[in-house]
Amino acid sequence: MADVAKLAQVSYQTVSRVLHDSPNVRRDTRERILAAIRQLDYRPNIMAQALVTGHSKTLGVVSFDTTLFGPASTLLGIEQAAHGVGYAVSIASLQSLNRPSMLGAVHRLQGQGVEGIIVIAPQKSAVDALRHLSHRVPLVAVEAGPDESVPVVAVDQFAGAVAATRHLLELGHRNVWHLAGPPDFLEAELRILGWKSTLKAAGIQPPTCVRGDWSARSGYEIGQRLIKIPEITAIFVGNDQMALGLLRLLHEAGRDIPRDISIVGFDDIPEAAYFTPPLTTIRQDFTEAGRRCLRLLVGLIETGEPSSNVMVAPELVVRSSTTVCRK
Amino acid sequence: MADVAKLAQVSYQTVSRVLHDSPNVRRDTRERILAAIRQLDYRPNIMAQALVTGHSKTLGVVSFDTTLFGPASTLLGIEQAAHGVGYAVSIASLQSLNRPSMLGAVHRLQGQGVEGIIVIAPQKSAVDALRHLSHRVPLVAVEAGPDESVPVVAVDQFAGAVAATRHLLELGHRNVWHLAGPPDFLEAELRILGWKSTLKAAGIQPPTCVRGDWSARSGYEIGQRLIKIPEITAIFVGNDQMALGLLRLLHEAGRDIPRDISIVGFDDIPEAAYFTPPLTTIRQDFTEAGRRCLRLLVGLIETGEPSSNVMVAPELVVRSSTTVCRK
DNA sequence: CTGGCGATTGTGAGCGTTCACAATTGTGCA
DNA sequence: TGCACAATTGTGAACGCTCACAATCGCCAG
Repeated sequence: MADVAKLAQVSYQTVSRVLHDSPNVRRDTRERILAAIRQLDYRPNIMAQALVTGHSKTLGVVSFDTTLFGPASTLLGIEQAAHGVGYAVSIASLQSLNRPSMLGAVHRLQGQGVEGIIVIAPQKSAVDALRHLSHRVPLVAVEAGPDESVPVVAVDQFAGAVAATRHLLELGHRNVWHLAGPPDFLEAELRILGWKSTLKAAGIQPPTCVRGDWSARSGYEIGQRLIKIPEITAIFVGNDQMALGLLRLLHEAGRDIPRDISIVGFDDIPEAAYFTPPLTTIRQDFTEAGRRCLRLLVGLIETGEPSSNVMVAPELVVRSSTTVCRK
Repeated sequence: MADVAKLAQVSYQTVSRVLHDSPNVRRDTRERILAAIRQLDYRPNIMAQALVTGHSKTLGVVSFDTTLFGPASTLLGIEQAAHGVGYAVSIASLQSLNRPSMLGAVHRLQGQGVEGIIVIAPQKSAVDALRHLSHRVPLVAVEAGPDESVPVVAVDQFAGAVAATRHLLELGHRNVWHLAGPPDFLEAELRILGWKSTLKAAGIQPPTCVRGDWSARSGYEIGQRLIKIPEITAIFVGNDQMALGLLRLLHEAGRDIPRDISIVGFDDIPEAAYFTPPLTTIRQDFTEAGRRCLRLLVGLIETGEPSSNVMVAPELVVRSSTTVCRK
């Protein structure tokens, strides 16, 4: 900066003023400085700025498995929105879901001087871990269920499950089963709740709910049990991957989808439209959730405004894996 | 730091020594300082450290679409390896593949003070853009093809294509087509090369190669053209998503896979084992590529050692979408 | 022509570290 | 007992910037 000042024949302070385009700089001085900056290809040292202002303009994101479509999309939304408001995004991935791992990741980010943290880890155990950490920096969580200890942005899982179940009911199905995700996932629980309450509201006693682990494999394996239950005419599956596995099992077992059994998935991953048959599912706008999350966090950082939880609405996408009940 | 020093009755320099566990500090002094640090819950200010040392201990990753399985896995590998060697990872995503977008992303990261950059963008246009930027910081690219201007870590696409094609040849197929990815992708070109050369080596004239855009949709659409060509007995598809779309089309068209046509995919995404039928494919270890990439970059940063390109070996995974040719 | 005022520019200090020394303490041995 | 030398600790400066204030400039009215 001193070099620029010398070249432009001004003091370093004036250079700083130009950099922050403060108003009180004369036209020609500003241009002289700008020229000097260009000539020397000068870039301000962000570390020095951060040191003196105390703002690193960096956010941290901790997530469990960004290999999955949902978290990856959320991360994308966060990054783009952060870029838009001038924040950098630093990532930390969780090796496992226990408390030490979570604390480690959060501390690591804090050690990097982030000004706020977003947690993408919809597991109960992860949310629990969040409660036990020092609140040095603002923190918001994605899909962490309604939780009083941490502000949360989430897709409305309950509403999504209601939409899925209602869709099947409207097609005349009365025997609507639910293949849910693992118990540790808050989303899984909320979807079960939505499914159950919709059935009850229709005067139907919900059958036992079966559980997979979100993987296509588990959908396949649990399908083997489900096909032995002849009265089932529709299954609301907790995510598209499990639906894929289930679809394959049903196909192998000679069942025709949707004639014999209707299937609804959840997520609307890009491949869902190309399953056999194309999957009726609930679209979650993960990217939008990421964006909202970022907005919430930046609000928290810059104005310290009290956080209100945010809900993103899911959407039913009807394709060919559901049809009217023939029984 | 001054507070810690005061509490421990030493100078700030000694505190600094303890922080960097330099040898010449007396046992009890060190412990006194450590105690003070704990008592005050003191954490060193990383920005100040970075300012004075000139090392931010931060790496940048620019990528095009981390929503896809490959890039997401690579990112994961990078992050984990970076964590292992004490670097933070800051991300920047590309809005589009043109030069301004790439330069913007790289400059943004440089502005954040990263010490090195990894680019995950296997498109020709992206690699071209890389050539036109100031080499302020070391940069390495993933899957950027053999390129002399930038060090590259890549899965051996050529070898993968050879393995896929050879597998089909060994099953007796003579009419092995290739549904390739879009021309801008270096990987697509390398796979075409591997496919062609393997066929030629077997004395077979390669048929025209058709192209999709990696999406399941394009696999489906191009499949509509391919089923009109009766002599085809095997198709090597450029990625698993396109294979999914193709599988669906073939199923709809009443073709039996693999009896009528054998299909080999590429990538081995987690769902591939649950396609109908389970997909024979080429596994790419994206995570390992990410790890290697990071190692290369850190080598470049810390020792400035000349970079040698790195190849990761792919692996053929045989499932049920391929079988012996019956024609 | 001069005081006064707003517009512009410059100065000193400090952000929290590390570096290169200088100063102090302790130890072994003659 | 005292001295050399190693081990330990302290001091001043610097990293590159922003803040709060002080100084200067130009211009107008009195």
